[in-house]
Amino acid sequence: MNIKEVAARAKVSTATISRTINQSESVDPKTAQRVWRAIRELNYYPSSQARALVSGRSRMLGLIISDISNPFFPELVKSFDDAAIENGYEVVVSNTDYKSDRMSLCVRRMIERNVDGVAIMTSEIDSHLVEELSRRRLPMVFLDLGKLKPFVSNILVDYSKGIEEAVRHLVGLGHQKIGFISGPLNLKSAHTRRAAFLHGLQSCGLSRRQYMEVEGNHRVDGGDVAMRGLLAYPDRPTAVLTSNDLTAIGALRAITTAGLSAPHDISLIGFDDIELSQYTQPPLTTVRLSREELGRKAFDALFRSVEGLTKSGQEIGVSTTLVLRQSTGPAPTAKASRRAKARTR
Amino acid sequence: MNIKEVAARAKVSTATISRTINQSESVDPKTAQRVWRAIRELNYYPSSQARALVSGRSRMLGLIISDISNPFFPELVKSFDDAAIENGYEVVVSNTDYKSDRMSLCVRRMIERNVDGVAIMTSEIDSHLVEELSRRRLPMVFLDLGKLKPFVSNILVDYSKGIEEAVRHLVGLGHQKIGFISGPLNLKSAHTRRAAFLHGLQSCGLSRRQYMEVEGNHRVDGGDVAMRGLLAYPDRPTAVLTSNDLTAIGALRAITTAGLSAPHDISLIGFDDIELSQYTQPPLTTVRLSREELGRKAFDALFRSVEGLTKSGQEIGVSTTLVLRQSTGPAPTAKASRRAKARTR
DNA sequence: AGGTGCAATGTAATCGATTACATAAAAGAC
DNA sequence: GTCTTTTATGTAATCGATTACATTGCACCT
Repeated sequence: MNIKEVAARAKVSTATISRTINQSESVDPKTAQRVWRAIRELNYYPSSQARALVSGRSRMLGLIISDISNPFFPELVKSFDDAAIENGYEVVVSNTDYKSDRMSLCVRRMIERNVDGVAIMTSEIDSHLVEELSRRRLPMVFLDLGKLKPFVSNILVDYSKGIEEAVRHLVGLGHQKIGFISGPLNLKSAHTRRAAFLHGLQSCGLSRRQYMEVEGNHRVDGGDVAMRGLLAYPDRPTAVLTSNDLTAIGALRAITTAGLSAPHDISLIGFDDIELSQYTQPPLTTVRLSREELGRKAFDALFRSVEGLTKSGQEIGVSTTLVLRQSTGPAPTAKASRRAKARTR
Repeated sequence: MNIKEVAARAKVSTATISRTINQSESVDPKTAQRVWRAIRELNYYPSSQARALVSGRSRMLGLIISDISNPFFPELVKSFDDAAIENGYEVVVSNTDYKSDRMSLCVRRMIERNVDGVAIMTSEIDSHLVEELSRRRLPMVFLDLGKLKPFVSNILVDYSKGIEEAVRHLVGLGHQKIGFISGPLNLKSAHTRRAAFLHGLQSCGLSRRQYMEVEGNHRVDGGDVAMRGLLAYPDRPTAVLTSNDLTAIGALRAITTAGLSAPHDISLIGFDDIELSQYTQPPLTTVRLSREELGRKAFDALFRSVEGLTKSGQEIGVSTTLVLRQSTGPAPTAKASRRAKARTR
């Protein structure tokens, strides 16, 4: 079922078939009709491999993520993929599993498969590998990486905006002692979020003395453990921000398990706004980072590079916003707070 | 950076390069060493398109799912993908978005990309399209589809086992009136689950009179609405099973909102055991259908067909098991039940 | 009628690998 | 030393498309 068979059936040369399919130039309408009929009758689909080989463009894009079963990523993948399909591209997704050594496998596969561009949405980046891609002039998009180069774009997330809104919200509710559960601090993205939090505190006039911090792991269990840690402080915070929603969900569990309740005894704010956050008990106030937007913008940037619309790398901004739900409330009065503390002993 | 450049650098012909890479036949160890050095020095990766073209095998497998942002799928994708990578295959994932017309796009893309086999893990199947794939002798794997053919395997989920365990568990706790929140009944998979539930009731000696059923949509909002519906019954159930976990999470919310609590006033059992179910409040008792197993078995079946190890289609079983957590408990006594009902008014 | 121009189609090279077949060189047989 | 066998390597066809260039044929002009 190749182009020759179609050519034979339509009684024309393969060149005419190709021209008809690609709507190019001058093909007699009558011939075109014959060709289309032959195509339909034979259920012919042109082989994209052969096309890729001769054109030098595979119309495939790589998308490298950490782990598809981390709820942060599916939506990102989906919107990237949707945008790609709309524009006639295919997407090859690859997981690093958070390990930088698996990253080299991913890159290798991308090169072998001849993708036209790669979106690297993880932090496990090996500059060595990036150079390899760069040398091949493969357009790339990164998430939160500093340097722009020709063919290398960057999506810059404005963590500060949303986090500052969150801190202001808490301060407005009377909270003075605010805790933070970070992500694993060997991760760059976790660092960036933490920095944005500290910055937010400062710009709200809260000194660093008044906050306490525990390291989580961006997963539910880590949030649980970390929150227990915070609750054990003699002078525990009345509000807690977390580095992502899964952590907040774990924290919520620790709060409930300790016989306390959010937002009555302690206010809680997550980060990301994964779908699930609407369905926790209580629904989680969180800082939204739109993965839909992330995916689409990543594709757009790549698309522009791949199609040669921009040769130089671009910087694309993505914002964050506070989403108010029911896990935050007024700071407990000193008396109420003492009572609650007694209860947990 | 093609095979010719490598050949030039290693001062041999392209044939020798190819032979060296493919470990085939007799290549002088010294020559091989020279070749490998050239490959390393040039950072050469063979183009899989060219390879595919000449070999007729792309070493890519298609995986068609409904929607990657439905938490049922990511784990399935992950394990399928992991298994594929391990065996040197690439995976192309495609979403139907629950629409059968998008299915034809998926199939078209699979054919164009020349995949060596397709796993179709959705219910939106168009027999017309399947035939198209069948005609091309493309190995396929389906989920819960009846008919085996040459090159067509089928994964058969034993819903009954887990669901029967669930019903027995409830009956053992003294529940007599058991409700069911189904999935959207135009979906085949929703039907199958419902049928398994009815069957479970029967085999526990409960008549169909003693249960009530509401239709959900396999999403959280549907579970919420459906549970409100069940709670409004004058003679409401003391335990409820749901067609998937998202539905159960919605139901849980409705229960809490109504001022009731699980498992004290009402016991709740989900289906699927998505990761989240461990983290609800209370953690959800649910029937586990292992997506990890599903993904791996789908790959294995496909792999065997693709590699020509089996010509005929196979039937692969996947089981389900009850996972006990804290959303189920003893049926409330009549008095307690009356009191709770009063509270909700 | 003969020449010019353009539209429609065909011929064949090309992309980057694999592989059947050919050939050269080395080893072994006698 | 010649002939056969074996081993290592090279030559060129091939996969299925695209496309530069060549060719055909018809319309139009003078």
